Amino acid sequence: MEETPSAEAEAESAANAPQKGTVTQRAIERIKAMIADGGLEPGQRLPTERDLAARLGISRSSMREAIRALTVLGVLEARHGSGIYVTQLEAGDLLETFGVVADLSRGPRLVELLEVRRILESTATALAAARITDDQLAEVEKHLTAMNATDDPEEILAHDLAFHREIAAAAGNETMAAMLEGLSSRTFRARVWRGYQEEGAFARTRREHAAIHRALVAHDPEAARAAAAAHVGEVEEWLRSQLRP
Amino acid sequence: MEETPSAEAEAESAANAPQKGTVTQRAIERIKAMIADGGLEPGQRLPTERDLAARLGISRSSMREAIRALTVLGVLEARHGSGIYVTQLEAGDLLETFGVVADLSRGPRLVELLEVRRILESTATALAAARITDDQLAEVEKHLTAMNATDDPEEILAHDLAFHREIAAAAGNETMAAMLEGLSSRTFRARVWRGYQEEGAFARTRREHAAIHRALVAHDPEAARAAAAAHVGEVEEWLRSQLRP
DNA sequence: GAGCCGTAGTGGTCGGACCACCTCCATGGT
DNA sequence: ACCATGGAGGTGGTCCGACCACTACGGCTC
Repeated sequence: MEETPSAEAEAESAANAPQKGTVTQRAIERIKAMIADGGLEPGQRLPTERDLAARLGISRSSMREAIRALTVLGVLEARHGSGIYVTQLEAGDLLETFGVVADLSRGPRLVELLEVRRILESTATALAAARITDDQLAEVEKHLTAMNATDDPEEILAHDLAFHREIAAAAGNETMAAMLEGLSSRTFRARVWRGYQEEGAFARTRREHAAIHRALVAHDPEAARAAAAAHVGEVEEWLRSQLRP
Repeated sequence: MEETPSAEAEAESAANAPQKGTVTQRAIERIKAMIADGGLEPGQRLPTERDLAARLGISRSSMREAIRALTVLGVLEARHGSGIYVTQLEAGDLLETFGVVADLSRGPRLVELLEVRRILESTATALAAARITDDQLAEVEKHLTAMNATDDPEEILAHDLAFHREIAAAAGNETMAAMLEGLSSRTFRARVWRGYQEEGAFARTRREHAAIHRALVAHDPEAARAAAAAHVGEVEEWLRSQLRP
C-alpha cells in the first residue's frame, strides 16, 4: 500500500483512476458505474453539479458535459432549478435515442432497419395475439376504424402508429415495444411514407391491418405473425426496389 | 432552411426559432438536422467549435455540450488538435450506446432484453445458415474449437461472443449485428454468466453451440433458428427463475 | 529528397460570473 | 389553526476569457 498523506478526497480518487481518456469521459464512466453498482437508485437525486465536480476533482464545465452526455442517453434528467435525477431507467427512457439512429439512417441501412422491425413486429404481434385482453383489443379497434374513416394522410399515419403501438404494448415486453417505437418514429415513417403512399398503398395498408386485427381477435399467433411480417415486408420490398436504380 | 449569412443571420435565425428548450438542445437539433438534410456528409469535417458557436449565436461552452451529446450518440467524432468530424454513420457507430442500455438494465428488464436477443439471434442464425460462406464457416469453427479447448471462463466467454458475432455478421445485416453486439456486450454477458456457470452450464453451452454449428454446416435455416432460440432461451429461463423468489 | 522542427490552429480544461427557475419557509392575513 | 403570499437561497443554464495538450502543416536543415 502507498502512504496516505491525509490527502484530499479528489486527489485520492484521481490516483485510483489514472488518465484513461478525457476527463469528461472518465466522469461519465464514474457516474455510470455508480448507477450500475447500485450506489444511485432510479429516481434518486444526485449531488449538485458543483459538488460532483469537486468530488471528482474536475471543473464544473467538464462535469456538465458528462451530465449532458448521460442526459441524452436517457440515464439522467436535469430539472432546472431543482437538481439532477436518475431516471426510472425504464425501456422508454433508455431507448429514446434509438429513434435518432433511425432518423439518421439512409439508403441500405433503412432497409436493414426495416428488416429488424419486421422481425420484431411479427413476433410482437404473435405474442399479442396470445395475450391481448378485450380492453386492449378495443383500443386497437378504435385506431383501426379511425384510420379507415379518414383520408388525411397525416391522420392515417398517426392512427397507424398508434395501432401498432397498442399491439406492441399488448405483447407484454416493454423493451421490445420501446425499440419498435424507435423504429417507427415520426420522421422515419414520414420519410418512407412520402413516396410510398403515392402508389395507392392506403387500400393495401387497410387490408393488411384488417388481417392483423382478424388474427388478434382469433387469438391466432401464427396468423398474426404472418400478417404482420407481410405488412412490414411490403414496405420493405418497396424500399428495396427504390434503392436499386 | 439556411439563410445567406449577410450580417446578423445568426441573430435572425435565433429569433426565428424562439426558445423551444435549452440553447444546447436547440444546437443539438440544428446539427442533427444539418446531417439529416445532407448538409453534412459522413466523414466530413465540421467548422471549429468557436465558429459553430458564433454561427448559432451561442457560447462555446453550450456548443461543446451539444457536440459532446452528439459524440456519445456516435454521430460526431472529436479528434483532439484536428477537428470535429461526422462519423460514417454506420450501424456500429450509432448503436454503440445500445450496450449502455444493457449494462444499466436489471431485474425484469434483463429478461426482456434477453427475449429480444433470442428473437433477433434466432433469426440471424437462420439467415446465416442460408448465406454463410465456407470462409465464414471456418471462422466460426475456429472459435468453436477454441472454446472447447480451454476451461478458462474468461477465454470461453470471449470465444462465445466471437462465435455469435461471426454468425451475426454472416447474416448480412450489419444493423442487426450491431444490435446483437450491444445485447451481448461484455458487462451484460459477464454479469449473467457469473451465476450461470455455477450450474455446470459449460457442457450444455458447448452442446448447444455444436448444434448451431451443425445447422450452419447443413445450411438448414430452420434447424439453425431452433438451435439458436433454444440456446438463448436456456439462459433466459434460468434468469427468469432467478428472479422469481 | 528525406527527415526534423517550430508554429499556428484545434479540441480539452479550467475558474468565475451572472441569469432563470424552482423550492421552501417565514410572513401575514383570514 | 389554516392558507395564500412573498422573498431568499439554492439549483441548473449560459456566457466569458484564459490556458493547456495535441495535431497538422509548412519551411528548414542536412
